[in-house]
Amino acid sequence: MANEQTSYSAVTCVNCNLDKLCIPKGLDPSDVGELALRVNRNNIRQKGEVIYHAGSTFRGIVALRSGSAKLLSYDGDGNELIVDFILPGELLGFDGFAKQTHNCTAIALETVNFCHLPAYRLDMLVGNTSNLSHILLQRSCDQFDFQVQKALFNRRTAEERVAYFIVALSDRLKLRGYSEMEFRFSMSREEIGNYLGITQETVSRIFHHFQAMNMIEIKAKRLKIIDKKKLSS
Amino acid sequence: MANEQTSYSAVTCVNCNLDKLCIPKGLDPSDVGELALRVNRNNIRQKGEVIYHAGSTFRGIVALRSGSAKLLSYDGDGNELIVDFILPGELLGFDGFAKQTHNCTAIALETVNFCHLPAYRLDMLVGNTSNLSHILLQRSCDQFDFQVQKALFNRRTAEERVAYFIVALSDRLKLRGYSEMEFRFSMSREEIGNYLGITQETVSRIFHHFQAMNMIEIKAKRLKIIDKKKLSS
DNA sequence: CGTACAATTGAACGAAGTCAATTGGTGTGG
DNA sequence: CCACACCAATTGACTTCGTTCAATTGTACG
Repeated sequence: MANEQTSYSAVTCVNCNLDKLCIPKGLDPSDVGELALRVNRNNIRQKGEVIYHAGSTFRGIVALRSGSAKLLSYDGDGNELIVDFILPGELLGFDGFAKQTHNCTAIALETVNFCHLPAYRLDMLVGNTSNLSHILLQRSCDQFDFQVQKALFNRRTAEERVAYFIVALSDRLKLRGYSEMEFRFSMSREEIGNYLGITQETVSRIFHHFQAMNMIEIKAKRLKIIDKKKLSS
Repeated sequence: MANEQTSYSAVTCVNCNLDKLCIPKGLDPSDVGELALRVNRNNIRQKGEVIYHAGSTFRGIVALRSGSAKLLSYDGDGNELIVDFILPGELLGFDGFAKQTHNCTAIALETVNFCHLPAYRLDMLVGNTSNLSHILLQRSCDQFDFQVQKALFNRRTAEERVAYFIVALSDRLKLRGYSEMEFRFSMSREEIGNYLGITQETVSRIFHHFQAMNMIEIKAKRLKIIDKKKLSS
C-alpha cells in the first residue's frame, strides 16, 4: 500500500521485521531458524502479474513481504470474485492445499516482494501427506475452499441460490448413501433463507415456482426432485 | 437427514462406515488406529441442543456420525448467520482452533451422534502449540474465520460494507506500521466493489456521501480519514 | 499534451425485502 | 381420537436499495 524500499539481502525469517505477523508469529524460535533455511526469498512480481494461477499445482505457501495483492476466484461464467486483499505479512496459498491445486488466482496490485515455502519442504516440516497434521490442515483448507464457493454463489440470484442449495444437498446426501432424489429437510425455511442470504418468504416463493416448473415436488419438509438436470442450470 | 439406527457399541474409527468422509479419509491406516484410541464416541444431542457455544474455549474437533447440525455465527446485533449445515462424516470445530475460542455455535437440527477428538489429544498427535504444523493449521483456520466474518458483513447495507472496509483496511495498515488515517488505495473502485459485493458506481456514490458527511476526504486513490469513530458505526 | 482508462454522476428499473394476512401442519390435552 | 393452539409456511401488496445503462468528468502516463 505504501513504498518501503529496504535492502532485503541479509534478511531471513530470524530478523525479518514482519515476524509479528507472518508464519513466525507464535512459532517456536528454534523452528523459526529451521523455517528460514527452507524459505525462498526475494521473489518479485510487478503490478498485474500473477503470483499463482487457479488450476495450477500447489507449490507451497507464499508470504507477502511488501506491496499488496488480490486473491480471486472465478465462477462458472468466468466472472471474478475477489476473495481477499493481501497485505505484507499475510499468507497466500491455502486455497491450493486441500486439493493440491489452486482454486484461486493471486495477482499483484503493485510491485510485490514475497517469500515462498515450497510444498516439498513444507511436507518435510509438517510431515507426509497421510499423517494427521497434514489431514487436519487439509480439512481446514477444505472448509476455507467451501466458504469461497459460498461467497461465489452469494453473487447469484435468489433462484440460482435455492437451486444450487437443493442440488448440493442432494449430492451430499447421495455421497452418504441416502436417496438423492427424495429426502426430508432437517432445517426450516427460515434457516435455509438465512444460510442462503435471502428471506424465508423468498425461499417459499421459489420452491413454489420450481414446483410449478415441474422440477421438484415439495410438501412441508419432504422434497422430491423431479428434474435434477434442469435444476442444475 | 434420514434415520439410521445402527449399534455403535463396537464401532471405532477403524471399522466406521464413514471412514471415506471423516478424518480417516486419506489418513495412513496405522494412524487411524492411533486416532481411534483418542476419540470419544457416542456423544448425543437432541434437536435444538448445543454442541458447542461461540465464546467457549476450544475443546477439540467434532466429527458428526449421524443426524445433522447447523454451524452459526452472530453479528454485532445478535443476528445469527448460518455458516454451514453439517452432515454425517463432516467435521466441526475449526472455528475455535485459531484463537482457541469458538467464534461459531454448533446446534443439532435433529438428534445427533458425534465423535470428539479432545484438544489436548489433538496436540499429542499434531504437536505442541508452537510448532509449524500447529501454526499453519492456525493460520489456515484464521483464513476460515475471516471468510465467516466476511459472510457476516455481506448481510449489511452497501454503506456499512464500505465503512467497514475502510476501517478494516486502516486497522490492518496501522498494524503494519503505516499511517492509519491517510493512505493510498492499491485497488480500483471496481475491485473494491467486487470484493464487497456491490458495483463500482455504488462504491463511488458512498465515498462521495461519506465525504459530504465529513467522515473522509477522498481524491482519486488517496484517502484521508477524518472521523474514524463515526465511520465505525 | 493528448489519449485511454478510471471514476463520477444521473435517471429509470427491477429483484428481493418488508409487512401483513392467511393457510397448513403438528403435537397435546380434553 | 378429535379439537384446539401454536408455530411454520405460504401468499399478496407495496416499498426500497442497489443495479443498470448512459453520459460526463477526471486522472495518469506515454
